[in-house]
Amino acid sequence: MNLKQLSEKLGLSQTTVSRALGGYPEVKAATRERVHQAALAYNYKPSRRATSLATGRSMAIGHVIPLSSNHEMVNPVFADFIAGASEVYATAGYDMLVSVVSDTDELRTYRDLAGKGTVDGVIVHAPVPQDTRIKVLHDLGLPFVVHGRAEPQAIEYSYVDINNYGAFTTATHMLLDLGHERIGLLNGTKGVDYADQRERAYCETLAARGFAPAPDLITNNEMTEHAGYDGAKRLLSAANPPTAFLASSVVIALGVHRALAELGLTLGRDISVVCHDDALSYIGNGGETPLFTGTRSSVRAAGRRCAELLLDRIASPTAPHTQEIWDVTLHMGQSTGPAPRHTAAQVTSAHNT
Amino acid sequence: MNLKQLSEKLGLSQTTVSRALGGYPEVKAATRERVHQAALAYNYKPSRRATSLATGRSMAIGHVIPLSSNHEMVNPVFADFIAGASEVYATAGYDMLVSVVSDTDELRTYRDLAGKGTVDGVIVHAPVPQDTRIKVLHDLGLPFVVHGRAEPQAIEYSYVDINNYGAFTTATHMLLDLGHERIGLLNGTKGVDYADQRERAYCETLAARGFAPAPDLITNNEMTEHAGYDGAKRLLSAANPPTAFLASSVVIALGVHRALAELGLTLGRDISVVCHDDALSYIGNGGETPLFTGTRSSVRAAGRRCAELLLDRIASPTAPHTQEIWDVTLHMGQSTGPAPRHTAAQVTSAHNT
DNA sequence: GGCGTATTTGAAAGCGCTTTGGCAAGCTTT
DNA sequence: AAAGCTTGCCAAAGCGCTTTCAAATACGCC
Repeated sequence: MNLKQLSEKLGLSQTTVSRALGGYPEVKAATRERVHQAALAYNYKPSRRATSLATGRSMAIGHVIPLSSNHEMVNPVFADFIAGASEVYATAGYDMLVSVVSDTDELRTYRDLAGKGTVDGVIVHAPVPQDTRIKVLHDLGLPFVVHGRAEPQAIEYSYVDINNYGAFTTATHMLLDLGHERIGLLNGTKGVDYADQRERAYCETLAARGFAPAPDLITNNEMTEHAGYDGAKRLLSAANPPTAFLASSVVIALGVHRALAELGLTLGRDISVVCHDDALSYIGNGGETPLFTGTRSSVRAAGRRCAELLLDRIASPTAPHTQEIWDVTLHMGQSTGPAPRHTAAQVTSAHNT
Repeated sequence: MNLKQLSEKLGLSQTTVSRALGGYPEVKAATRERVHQAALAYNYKPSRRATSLATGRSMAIGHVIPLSSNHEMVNPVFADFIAGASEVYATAGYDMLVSVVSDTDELRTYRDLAGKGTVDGVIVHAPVPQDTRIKVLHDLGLPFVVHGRAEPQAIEYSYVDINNYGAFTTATHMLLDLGHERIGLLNGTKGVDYADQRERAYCETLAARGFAPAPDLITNNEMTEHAGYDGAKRLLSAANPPTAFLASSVVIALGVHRALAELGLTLGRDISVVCHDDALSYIGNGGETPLFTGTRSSVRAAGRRCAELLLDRIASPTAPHTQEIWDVTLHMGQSTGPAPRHTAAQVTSAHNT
């Protein structure tokens, strides 16, 4: 059933039916009601294809998910981010178009989406400093919102970010307050903004408190369970092992936890762990007393907010940009305690004898 | 730049330009070349909106991801599945449309997608026995492929599934062979096909070997780390605790691992764990000797295959249906060993004294 | 040179909607 | 009673492509 057929059944013009359904005011209330009834009865749904051609809007938002090209790995936070964004799109009548592309193909994908007019806007994920995508999108005239930041940028843009610097400053201070002096940083890949912010916070806080950050205590890797396990194992087997870890995600922290179990070390006693928690639905570090002490911020909520801002931008493209930096708070869990008098290495060797 | 403008620049008709770009044979090679050059030079990309209205195909595939309505949780396997599917769509020129909807809204979403013609086909996730979605999609005439099975069904349909029954039969036999007699099953939510298959395999294998499956050794839950932790903790603190666990996913197994660490039990010695591994990219149970012994099957590969089958169906809707059941093999890891002479409970209490 | 057959190009009719510009009727105002 | 407003509706012109049908040109052959 299309508009023409429906309007013939009703003995009305296509114009009137379209307007009645579209909620335009110049239709008599009785007529509108009759049209709605008929649309329901005949199960008429306006064709998205025709509507978007006529209006020039595609009513779809693009999410280009970068697949890290060297490891072919998809970041687990996307699932939750997308779930949040999808909620917002659904209520606004937008569709969500997802393409998972090797990060080398990302710019081409944007150009394609803009050129073909497949989407009305996009969300930019995992920005890097001086991200070229921002300039490209700006030049293409495709509305976008960035999840995270990509400073410095000559171009004004909207973003939603968490205060990564603040979060890791707080976390580092807390570990130092507990007496930990050698703290390992298990971070994401270098070059991504949030990872850099976190490293900077860690280094500068250590320096401010009179400790020289040791480069050998920092690892950069994909944020996987395995990376956490490997990193912890490696750092703990070094000559002068850390007594605490700062982990960039709960997934990494779980890997640390496994490494500790294997080494016979107890989390929160022999080794403390603080991590950032994206509140992913299937990891569940929540509850009364969470397993891991850490800063927490729902990536799902960020997805929602980014989506809202993007729809706003599409509705009013000339409005001033919105830039939100969410503060995150530290939640105490069971993974932190005072620095042990003996180092982990000593504990380990004691175990082994 | 649109087709009209481009054709004027070239001094050709829209027809010829369209045909040249579309690869139709009735265009002189020289003309075709000239058109391609111009398209490149002016960065012309045919409007997806107009193309799909004209052809009647939207060149998009829908993935409706059910959000379990009680827990608002998104299953982590989707990220990988989608990554796999997206690869296939990209090379075929299709877009992927994702909607995350509360499972109660799923049917409405399908009706909408079909009615508005937003997509040319959909993938059905996490089928349940006698799944109503299959009949609805069939009646709507919207091509679909199911990831998993939903038997019994009056309707013929295409699917890709793994041999869940076989996998858990093998796994149960292996644990029995190691001498484990009390085996806990940490499963997904009841009613989803794969969870039911796995439970049936577990029960029937136990029965075949002369053991009565104890209902108190089975837990059904979302497949989260927390659920694994809780389940293991609960079963292990019972009067007659299991010496081994069968876990429906690596995420659950990680939760078990954490519970064991907390109870001072060693994985693979005090307690054995076998799990099914979807080869999720961020869990990484791979490597030389994987952490967890288990059956493995890449959900990413399943995503690819489902996408291929769906595109085939769209291309030839009357072709016979394809039904694939992938056999999965058991990979030995570090999480299994012979049943201990003392039960876990005894070990635990020995620890506590 | 003329006819039949390929080869190559074009004009125009959709696809199913939105939206502009009227138009007719019913009201109000002077 | 004439003029001006509203109100409620419609005809038709797009939106930017694809595709049918027809026409023009080139080629082969007697």
